Amino acid sequence: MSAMRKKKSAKTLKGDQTKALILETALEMFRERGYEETTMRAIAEKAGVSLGNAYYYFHSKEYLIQAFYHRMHDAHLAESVPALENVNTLKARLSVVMRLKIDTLKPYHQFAGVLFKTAAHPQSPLNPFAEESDPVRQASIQLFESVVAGSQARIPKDLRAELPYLLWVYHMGIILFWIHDPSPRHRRTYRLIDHTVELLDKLISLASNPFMRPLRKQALRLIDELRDAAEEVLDEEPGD
Amino acid sequence: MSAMRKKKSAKTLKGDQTKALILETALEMFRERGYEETTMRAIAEKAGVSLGNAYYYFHSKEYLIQAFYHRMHDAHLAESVPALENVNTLKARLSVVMRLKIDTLKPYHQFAGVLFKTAAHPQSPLNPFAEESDPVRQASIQLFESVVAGSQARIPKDLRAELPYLLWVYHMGIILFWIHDPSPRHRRTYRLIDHTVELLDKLISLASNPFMRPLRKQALRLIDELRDAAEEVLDEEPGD
DNA sequence: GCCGGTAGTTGAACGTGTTCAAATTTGGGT
DNA sequence: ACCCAAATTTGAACACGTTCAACTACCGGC
Repeated sequence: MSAMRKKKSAKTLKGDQTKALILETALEMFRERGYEETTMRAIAEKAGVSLGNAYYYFHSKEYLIQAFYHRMHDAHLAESVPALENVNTLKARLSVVMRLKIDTLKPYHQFAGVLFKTAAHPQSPLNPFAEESDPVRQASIQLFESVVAGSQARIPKDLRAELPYLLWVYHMGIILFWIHDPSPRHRRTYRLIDHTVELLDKLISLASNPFMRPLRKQALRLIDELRDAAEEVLDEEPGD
Repeated sequence: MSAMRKKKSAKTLKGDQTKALILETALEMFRERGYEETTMRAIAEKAGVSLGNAYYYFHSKEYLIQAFYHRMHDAHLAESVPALENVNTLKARLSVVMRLKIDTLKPYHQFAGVLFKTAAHPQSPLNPFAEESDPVRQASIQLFESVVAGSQARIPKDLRAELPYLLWVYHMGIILFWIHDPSPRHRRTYRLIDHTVELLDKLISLASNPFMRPLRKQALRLIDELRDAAEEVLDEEPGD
């Protein structure tokens, strides 16, 4: 037990290398051939490792998607930060971020289908509400926080607090649409972004009106409830 | 060719019987053991047919879910019609129908997880927007049409036309929540129905206000666009 | 009452994701 | 230099969904 501490720094190196190699190979094959069509055996072979070795680093094929999530968020963030620099209205900022999201995901359109297939499954580790994707989700919500923070929009505190989360949910909806969007160059998705961003902007203004306070409060209470419920799924066994 | 016509009436009998037997067995096992845990081999064995025979009637395991959809809708409809008889407000009618939906699905809670897993997959025949589930979806929307029609609510024509579809989408959302709801007796889902129905009722009133006309028009245009896009997915190959 | 063809049925075989016990490599402690 | 335990790697084996060529049962036409 005393021998375990120092190892970590060096020991993980070899493993990390293999892990990265497998992931790289997998994503490349997913991009080119799609998810279902890419077998674990093919990934292992192309990466020059054994089948069992791939499973040593990725508990299942689905876990490769988990890594994909992470990769995509990093890329999206890296593009968004500079792009937001001189943009000040909430509407424009949201538009920029949403468009960049689709730009980032574009090469993986075919592959992305399974993303939601598995994401919607309660027992899946890929469920966006599930524990294991939590860091990515938090980081993603953080980005929308900065979208709001960098704007001069005047928004009541209660709504302001929930807004980043709500925008994240909205962005998941757009991705869902994009996945199903067969139009050339995903023109339709970009158009949808334009229209929904405009509508959202108006809705936020409307909801910020003092006249709307009771309805807004009710809606926010509901959203809180939904959020709590989503988080609880992680902890307990079903109580049927 | 001339000999084919008369056969149908009698010929299909044997087949229908086997098909029903397999489906019955499958649903029973899904209810008791869950979907993933029930193998096609086990279904075939319990039904007393060969493995290949099961595939003769259901192209794939997923097609059994398709049959499940149909079954559930029929049951839900049969319960809803009498229950709606003396209920007149939109709010109450919607509440009744939504609660009955969950009541109907209850025995299949565990199994229902895969429902959305596969339903969200663009290429899946179970996609609720896909061709093959179309009759069930139409029938389901029809039920919400009658929910609205039987109420005395005054709703502008444009919204009125979309409302059944919107309520169907809403009901899909509630089911998604229910699937993830681990609370005892699904108390949480019923509470969510109460709250959302109330909120929806208010929103419909608000949206019906003449003052809201421009925003309502914009929102409805957006919804139309979404609907068109969803239907187009069926026809064309992706245009990447 | 036999024939032909269609509907129904069979089980073996394939490819896949996943598991696992065993073999090998690695790197620090002596 | 050697040892040992942990980390890594291997390939065979398993269970499952799915396919398919062959077989059987049925039924109308002669």
